[in-house]
Amino acid sequence: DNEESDDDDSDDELEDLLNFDSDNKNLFLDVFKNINTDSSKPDEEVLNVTIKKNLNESNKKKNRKFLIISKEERDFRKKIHILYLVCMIIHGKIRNKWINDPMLLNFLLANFITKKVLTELHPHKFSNKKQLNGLYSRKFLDGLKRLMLFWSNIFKVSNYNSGIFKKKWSEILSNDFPSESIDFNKFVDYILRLNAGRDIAVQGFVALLRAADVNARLVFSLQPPDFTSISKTNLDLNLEMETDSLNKRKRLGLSPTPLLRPLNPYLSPYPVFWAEAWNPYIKKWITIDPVHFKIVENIVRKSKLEPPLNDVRNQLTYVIGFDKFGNIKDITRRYASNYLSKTRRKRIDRVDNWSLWYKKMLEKLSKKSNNKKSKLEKEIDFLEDLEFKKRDINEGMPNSYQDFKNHPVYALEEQLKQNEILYPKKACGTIKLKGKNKLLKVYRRENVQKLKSVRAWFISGRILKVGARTLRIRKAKPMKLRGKNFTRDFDEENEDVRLYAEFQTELYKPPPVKDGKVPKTEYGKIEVFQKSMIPEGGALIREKFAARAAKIIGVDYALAVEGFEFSGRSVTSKIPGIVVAEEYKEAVLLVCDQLCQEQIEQERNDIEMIALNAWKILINSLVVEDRLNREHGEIIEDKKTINSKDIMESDLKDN
DNA sequence: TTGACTCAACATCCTTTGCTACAA
DNA sequence: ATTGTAGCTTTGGATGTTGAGTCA
Repeated sequence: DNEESDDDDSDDELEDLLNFDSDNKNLFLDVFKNINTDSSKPDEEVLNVTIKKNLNESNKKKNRKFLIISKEERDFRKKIHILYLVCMIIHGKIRNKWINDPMLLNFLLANFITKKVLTELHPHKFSNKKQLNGLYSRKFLDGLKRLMLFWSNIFKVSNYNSGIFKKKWSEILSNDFPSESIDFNKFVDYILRLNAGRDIAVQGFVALLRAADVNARLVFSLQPPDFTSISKTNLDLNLEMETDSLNKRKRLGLSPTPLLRPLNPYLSPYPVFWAEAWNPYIKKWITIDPVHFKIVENIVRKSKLEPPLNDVRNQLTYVIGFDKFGNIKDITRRYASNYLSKTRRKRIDRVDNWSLWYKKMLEKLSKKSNNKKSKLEKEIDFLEDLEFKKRDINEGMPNSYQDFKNHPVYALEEQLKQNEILYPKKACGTIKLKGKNKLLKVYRRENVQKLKSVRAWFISGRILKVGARTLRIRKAKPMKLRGKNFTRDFDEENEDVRLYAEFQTELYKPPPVKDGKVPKTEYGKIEVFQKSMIPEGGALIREKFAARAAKIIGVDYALAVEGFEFSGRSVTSKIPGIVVAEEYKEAVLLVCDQLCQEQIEQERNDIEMIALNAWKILINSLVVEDRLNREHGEIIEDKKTINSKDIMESDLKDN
């Protein structure tokens, strides 16, 4: 209210204040200065500032129409996501093992595999003279189709409510979705009775293929809850969303039409389990879905089994193949038509450290390590990896602006970061984006160069080549206050920072150690940021007492700076060791060891001394007490106070 | 229906070589 | 008087990323 009655000048001031962050100290000081110097301004003005600011903040919060979960909740979701992956891969592994059961396979072979199917699936074994692989392949596919139709006719997918589907975060911890626990006997029973849920129907089919001696895979598209979703779940909101997605699914069900419409509204019309068979004649995996779409498919561009991106209950993010040898492989690439631009972003291995984890986890769960695989397994692996690489190339450019961001292959100039440039700047194509009339030039990500300052390159162990020209100049940051001292000089350090690309640099070769002398910097230390920065003829010793040991021996050494610590107000160097001349290395290590022993000895002595002192005090006090008692007579003490003499006596008796 | 754009919150990068007091 | 070390304090500003909502 007061604000409106203020004059123009103060209005401007308020405006300024509101445009800046309240943390801006200078501005804060200015306000105080004005208050102190200009007494004509009433005190309320100060209040005004505060109130206005608060109002502004609450307005901002009101503007937010959705709620975001906390950091802890995010971590929790990530953990659940990871846990789900591991559990479900183990689930697949167990089912795959059951499928391999010899009794089950023998039964299927004896009862369901006809001679005709066998001749079709293994044509080279049954034809008299050698024929073209293309012809064999066609027969093989015919055999697959025959077997697939046979299975879909004979197997009744009745219990259609069971099955795996993607859950939302609000549903993860709820008990609304009970699942039947199935052991091996039950599993076999379901298959032999030819009547089960859709997932087991597929698993039975994989068993049938293996019974016919086809190298078949059980394929499982994992449906973990989406860890990239960070919105708060609210029950009312959920109900709304549920009816929404139901309607959506009804519409989705119309095209392309699956032959079986799910009875369970949570189940997507797209499958979670299907099969793959290795076609040895064209050396490719053939996809078979005997339950949902009833197709045999040789995927060229896009699989029919790939659900649309907006299917709430089935997202194709991790597709895992389990082969008859027990190998587990991520084969998402074959089924995700937009792996690089879309699918990748929803996977846990988009984060560097989890990428390694994911790889290792699959390796660990696989039955065989890579070097124990047979020649055939290795060949299949190699050919499949080749296929995946081809699919990467054939995926082509993303077709939306946001998909170009951090795309591993393509880049747009306007999305480059501040320290990135294109070199060589050669477009590899153009694209017209929605809502933009002109064509945008597209570049390869490999032509994007990261720029660093001379100092930053030195820390990566590289120095500028002769004649390198600055590619960009970055404004120096304004001076900062660190502790009580300014770390920078006013005049020198306000210069701009010159930036260079990697191709303008070469490996830094430090000056060698000569006559036992270690070259040092102006601080009397040596910088060893990279392994390559250990000077020739020198050795890095990372031991606790290295510096003291070198001093005792009397050889020249330098403290090795390996990085910096930014904790506290000051910057400190990390010095885990020293550099000495190579010939002294053994001697220094020996002395280090000795010093270590001495320290252990010293610690033991210290403990002993403390114990002895304690005894001394105790005995002294007993002596004094005893003398006092003798000379002045005993004092009858309160029962509560402990008489040390009693303790001593009882101790003696006990022992 | 799709995707560009905006917003706010969060995440990550960049920084790049001590000081003081006091006990032994 | 000299020397060694425990304890201090746990940056912070700029840039980049992201999902959710709006709107054409």
